[in-house]
Amino acid sequence: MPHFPRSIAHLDMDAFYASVELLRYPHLRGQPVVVGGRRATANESGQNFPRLRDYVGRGVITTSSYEARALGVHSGMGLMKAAQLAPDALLLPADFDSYRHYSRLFKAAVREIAPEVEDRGIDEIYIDLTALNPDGSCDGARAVALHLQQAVMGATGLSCSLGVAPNKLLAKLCSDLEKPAGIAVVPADDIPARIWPLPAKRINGIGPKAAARLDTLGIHTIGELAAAAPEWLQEHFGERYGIWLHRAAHGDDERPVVTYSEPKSLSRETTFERDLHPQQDKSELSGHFTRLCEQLAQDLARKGYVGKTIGLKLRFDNFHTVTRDQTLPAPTGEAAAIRRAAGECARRVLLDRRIRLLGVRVASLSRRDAIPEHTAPKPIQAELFA
DNA sequence: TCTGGGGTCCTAGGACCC
DNA sequence: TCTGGGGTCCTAGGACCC
Repeated sequence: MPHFPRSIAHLDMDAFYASVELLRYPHLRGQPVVVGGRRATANESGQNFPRLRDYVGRGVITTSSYEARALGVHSGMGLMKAAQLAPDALLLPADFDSYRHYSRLFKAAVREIAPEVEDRGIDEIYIDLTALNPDGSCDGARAVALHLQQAVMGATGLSCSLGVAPNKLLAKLCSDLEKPAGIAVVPADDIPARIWPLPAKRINGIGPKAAARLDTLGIHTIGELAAAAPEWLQEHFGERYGIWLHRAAHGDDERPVVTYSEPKSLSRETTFERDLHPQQDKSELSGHFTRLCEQLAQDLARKGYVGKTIGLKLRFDNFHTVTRDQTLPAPTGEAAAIRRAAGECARRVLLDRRIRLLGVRVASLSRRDAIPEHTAPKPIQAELFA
């Protein structure tokens, strides 16, 4: 009996952005380093990066090195807050072109060995290894994982961690177990010993809200969640999410590894350096607005999409966020049309506070080359004779 | 010292059609 | 006049993820 009916791996790059920066600035190794902020503030030599204590602004941490994490500094944390915990940490500006480059390199290295890869963002992937581990053994799974890890290191100089399990949900949990640069192989039999002691919020899909509710209900670990009656979970979390929680805690997950999917929406948004007043800063707001629409139109053109639902997003100074959208008769990719539709959306919002964030979105996408010449509906007979 | 930017999916109500 | 049910599209908000 094989341990793995399917062998699914989750591969997660270790502190990806920070590690890419350390490839470029190896003399910074061993120091607490965080990547974040919005503008390039460092000089070219990399000898004189600013310390966190000198930061002023609204940025958050994108990635912190393991040395910085040891000081309690984690991704998503505001830089101003992080500066209190780690004033001497070095602050490096994010260089997304570079991260995308290394992302392509590591994914290509994996695909040469195992082609069934599902993209989960810039620094992680799922891999279906079933065909590469035909007897479904733990030893076989570990050997393939080690091969992948070495290939990624060879192609990029970067370390990664892998979890191998019977499905994506468990693989994702496992890739964290031996981080950094580790491999965890967890067959279904090991779920009670290795998965159930973990906090419930480690499950991908249990976020801060659900975790807090579980806490108040006395459920802290995955094992406690597994022991809860599914009907009881449904009472507290709804029919669908309740049953999903139950299944997740028992390690049930049948989702396939999806090697390709079309995008559903594209968007651009920006948080201003200071909150802008809808009237007093009208022209400044309008300039940002138009620029976002132009960037979005460029993104659409580059990727070959048009879309017919145009959306606007506003975040006010009290962090309250509203969205409005409008569906056009025909899809568009043009900046002016996007700007016009999003402008109409803006008229449906009461603008009585300063604005912190402005965003524009295009959804209901179709491929630009798939749009027929005549998309306008033909007039009906009655109108022809009216 | 609060809280970036880019996404996906789900829910729920109303419109509209059959 | 009242009574149905199902399906799809649109819109707004929210949870969650990287």
